[in-house]
Amino acid sequence: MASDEYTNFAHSDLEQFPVIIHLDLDCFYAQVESVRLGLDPSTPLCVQQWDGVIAVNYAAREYGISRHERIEKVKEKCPNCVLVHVETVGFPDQSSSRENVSNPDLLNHGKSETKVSLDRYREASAKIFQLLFSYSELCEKASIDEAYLDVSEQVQDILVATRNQRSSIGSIFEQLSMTEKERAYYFETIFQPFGKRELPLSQILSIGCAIAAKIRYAIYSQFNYTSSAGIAENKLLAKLGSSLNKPNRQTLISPKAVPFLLENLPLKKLRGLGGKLGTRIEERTNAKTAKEAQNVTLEKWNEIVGRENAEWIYNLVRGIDYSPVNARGITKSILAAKSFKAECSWEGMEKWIKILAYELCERLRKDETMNSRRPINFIVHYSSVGSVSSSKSIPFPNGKDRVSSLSRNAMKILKTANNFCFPCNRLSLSVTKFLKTSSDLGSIAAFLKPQENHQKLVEELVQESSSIKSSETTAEETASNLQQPPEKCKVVEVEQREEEDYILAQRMQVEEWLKLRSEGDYNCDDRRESRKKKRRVQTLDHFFHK
DNA sequence: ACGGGTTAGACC
DNA sequence: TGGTCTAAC
Repeated sequence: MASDEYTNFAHSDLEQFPVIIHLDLDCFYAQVESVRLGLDPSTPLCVQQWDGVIAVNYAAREYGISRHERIEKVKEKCPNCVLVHVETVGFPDQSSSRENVSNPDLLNHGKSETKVSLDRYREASAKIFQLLFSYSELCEKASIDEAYLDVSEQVQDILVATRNQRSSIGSIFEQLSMTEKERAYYFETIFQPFGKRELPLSQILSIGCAIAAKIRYAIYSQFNYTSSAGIAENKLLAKLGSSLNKPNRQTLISPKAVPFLLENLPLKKLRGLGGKLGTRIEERTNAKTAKEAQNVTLEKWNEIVGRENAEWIYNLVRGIDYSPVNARGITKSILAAKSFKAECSWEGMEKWIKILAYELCERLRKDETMNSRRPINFIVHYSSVGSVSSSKSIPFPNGKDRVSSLSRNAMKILKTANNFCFPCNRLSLSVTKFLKTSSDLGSIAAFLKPQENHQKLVEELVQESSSIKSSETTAEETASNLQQPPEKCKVVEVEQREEEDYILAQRMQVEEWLKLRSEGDYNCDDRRESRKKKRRVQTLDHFFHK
């Protein structure tokens, strides 16, 4: 049915076909440490947090080491593995660490007196995102090491500029003024075959691949970090693609390959279905893979997940995803948390509150120089062993000494809370809701200047306590060359199969996309607006009831 | 292996 | 609005 229609539609609308890149840094924390210490990527390295590891580089994975492994096990499996503990802040307690003097890690990283700080990775991340924004303002920070980029505009420009050369790959390279090395990244792309009808589409996505290659090469040459990317027509498929050929490779997901991709894809791999919802769906439908879940009717989805989510899921299991890339670069909240076995004294609570307040204030200070904003909401979250979890918020206190001001207020909240009880399990201080302070001038330079000495800051900020400090490992400068030789493009076999359902749905997606574009600020951040739009986009009854 | 620190968003 | 809950990395 759709053959001619689809062809026509392809030629008239392809120039505005969405091109989304999902970019994912490979084992990010491990890479940050490896590069910082000037190690070769072939050196096995794990990032340690207390007794476990939270990141494992690819060299260490060869030894069968995985995340969440005990340190003991890691040493067993790979005695030479470099273990780098995450930074910590707190009051090192001399008496309890005496016995561990032989082990500097334990001395500096006592779980009972310090908390983890992920600042080093946040800063590395911030620099990468700065770079990403220069490639597309439509860049969404999905996590500390993941981003979605909507490069549709750029792709369209290239397409128009190279039209008289029939958008050959050579002309695309030229238009993007790609160097040899950038081209090498492009040629490493893992493609899936296209159907004939999809040829124009393949060009579109290929241009996205060229841009992804440029970006990944830039990240590598500037920071020595390798990354993986997925290039596709929507966020869902792009995300799937980036994980397909890790590390250090990019994967193009062609529409034709989607049925194949979904065939054996565990339902829970789909974004949003990794938790309880996914489990519930498995129970109610017996579907284990995305493909199997395609047999579930819209009515049945209605029953299982409700009216609002039914269409979303119906689309999701078909690889269809209307969600726009939100231009969102900076965080909306900042949180410092610590969990412990069982803290039973007010003295203990005060100690942790001071540590958390200190860390939070440090981060707020940086945030303010970088983003010209101040928080106006302050939240204290506490939970006790009997799973009593609660939080209280107040307007952000504006004291002269921010650390003690936050500490005092947090203490007051705990003492006056009617549901707070010992022993306490977990404590967090956070801020949300920011107000702009001034214009943005000089913010980036301020952020990039070298960190001041933690120890000094501590003495200035917290006089009453002698020894909050941050552990440090020496950093050395190295520029090791981890570029790997290009491989041949792999080709994935795809069965010939009926695609009408998919193509039709895809067409709907593009039409919705074009509509959103013509309405202007489709990526606006206003919640109510975007929710309204989302609903409109997802109301496709006339199509799905057919 | 559900562990520890973060973020975001939905819901009432 | 505030607070709780879920999900993701």
